[in-house]
Amino acid sequence: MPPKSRPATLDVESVTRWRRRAGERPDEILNAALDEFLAKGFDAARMEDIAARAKLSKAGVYLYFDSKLALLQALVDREVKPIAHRATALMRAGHADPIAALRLLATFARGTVADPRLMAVPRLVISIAGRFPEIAERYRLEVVERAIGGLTALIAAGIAKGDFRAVDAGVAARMLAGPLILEALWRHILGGAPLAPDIAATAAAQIDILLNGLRPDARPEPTP
Amino acid sequence: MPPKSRPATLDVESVTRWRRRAGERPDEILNAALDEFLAKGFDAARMEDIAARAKLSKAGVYLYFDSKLALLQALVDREVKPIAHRATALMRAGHADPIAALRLLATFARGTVADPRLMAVPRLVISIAGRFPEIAERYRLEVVERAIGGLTALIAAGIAKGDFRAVDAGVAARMLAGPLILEALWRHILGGAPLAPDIAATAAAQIDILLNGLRPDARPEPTP
DNA sequence: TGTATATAACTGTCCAGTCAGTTATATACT
DNA sequence: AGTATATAACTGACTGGACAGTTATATACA
Repeated sequence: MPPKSRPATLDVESVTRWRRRAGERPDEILNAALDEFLAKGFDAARMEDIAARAKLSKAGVYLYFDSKLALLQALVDREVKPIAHRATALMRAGHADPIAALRLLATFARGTVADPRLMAVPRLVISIAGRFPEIAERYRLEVVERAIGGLTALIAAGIAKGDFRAVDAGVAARMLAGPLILEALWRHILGGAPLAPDIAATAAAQIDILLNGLRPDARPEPTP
Repeated sequence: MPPKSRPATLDVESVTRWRRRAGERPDEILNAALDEFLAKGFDAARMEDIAARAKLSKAGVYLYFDSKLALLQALVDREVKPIAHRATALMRAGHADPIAALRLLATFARGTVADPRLMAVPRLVISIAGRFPEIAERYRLEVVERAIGGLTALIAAGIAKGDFRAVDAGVAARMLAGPLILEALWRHILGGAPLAPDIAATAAAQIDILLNGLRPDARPEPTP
C-alpha cells in the first residue's frame, strides 16, 4: 500500500466517489425523501436525514431541489404520470368484453392495493392533503378521477352492450373501487392486518355480488 | 380619556373575564385545536394560535393539557366513544329485518359522510396516522373495526334468515361501506366536488345493486 | 389570607436554507 | 504526454427565525 496520507475509508470508496454523474442523483434523493416523509411525516422529516439517506450532505440536496416543498411536489409528479396512463389503457382495452375486464381488474387491482411500495405515494398524498390542497387536487385529477372515470366508462359500455341492466354506472364503478380503497386505508394507513388475506377469493366474492347485482334479468329494487 | 394605564380592551371584557369556570375550558380548547390541526396540520399548528382561538394565552392551555400531543390524544378520545356506541346499537337493532336496515343505513351513512363537521376527526386521524400509529390503531379498533364488524353481523343475520344467499358477509359489508369511504376521501381529503350530489338517489342505486347481488335466487358466478 | 385561574415574558432547541470553500472531472493548450 | 484552467459536484459550518414548553407575576374571589 502506498504511503498516502488520506484516510482509509476514502481509499475504499474513492474509486466510485465522483464517478456517479448527476443524472441519477435526483431519483436517489426522491427515494430517500419518500422514505423519510412516510416514516416521520412531511414536517418532522429533516432535510439532513433525507440527505444522509441519499448519501449526500444537506447542501447537496439543495443543488437539485429548491426547497423541501419542491421535493414533495417532484415526488408526487414522478409517480402520477405512469399510473394514470396504465390505468386508462387497461380499461379502454376491456370495452369489448366488460364482464371479463371487470373480473380481471378486480383481481389485478387487489394485488396492487396490497403492495406497500405502490401505496407509498398515495399514503403520503393523503397525509399532506390538508396542508397542500393543490397537490392533493392534482393527484385527484390525474389518478383518482381518471381511474373512476375509466371504470365508469367500462360499465357504461357493458350497459350499452346489454351485458348489464341500466344502473347508474358511476355508482357501480364505486362499488368496485370503494372496497379497494377501504382495504388500502385499513392496511396501509390505519395499520390493520389485511381484512382479506386471500386476494383471489375476495376479488371473486366481490365480483360475484357485483355482477349479480348488475345482471340484466335482475328486477330493480322498488324505491319505497 | 381617563389616565388609566390598562389597555381599553381589558375594561370592556373584565366583567366576564374570570367568571368562566374550568368545566367548559377543555372542550373549548379541544375545538380550537381541532380547527388548527385541520387547517395547518399537526406539526405546523402553533400552540399560540390554538390558545388564541380558544381565547386564552398559550400558558393557559398548559393548565389543562400537558403537551401538544396530549391535545391530539384527548381530541381523538373525545370523538371515539360516542361514535362506536351509536354505530353498533344502530346495527344490532336491525337484525330483525336486515333488508330494511341496510336501506336505512345506506342513506343515513351517506348523510353522515357528507357532513364536514363529522368528518373532521377522521381526517385528522388519517393525516397523523403515519407519525402516531398508536392513535391510528386505537381509532381503527374502536371505530372502523366496530362499524365493519356490525355491518358484517347484520348481513350474516340476513343470510341466516334466508333473506340473502350465502355470500361472504365481510365482502358484502365492505361493498356497502367502501363506496362511502371513497366518497369521504374524495370530498373531504382530496378536495373534490361531491361525486354523488343526490344522496338519496345514490344510496338507493347502491342498495339496489347490492340487494340484487345478494338475492337468494341469484345464481352464483362460476369461478372460471 | 389562601387558592385557583390566568398571562407576559422568557429560554432552549431545532432546523430550513445559505455560503464560502474543497475535491473530482473535463477541456484546452503546449 | 503533461500541465494549466474551467467547471461540475459536493460539503462543513453557520444564521436567523420559529416555536414548545416554563417561570415569575398578577388578578379574582372565598
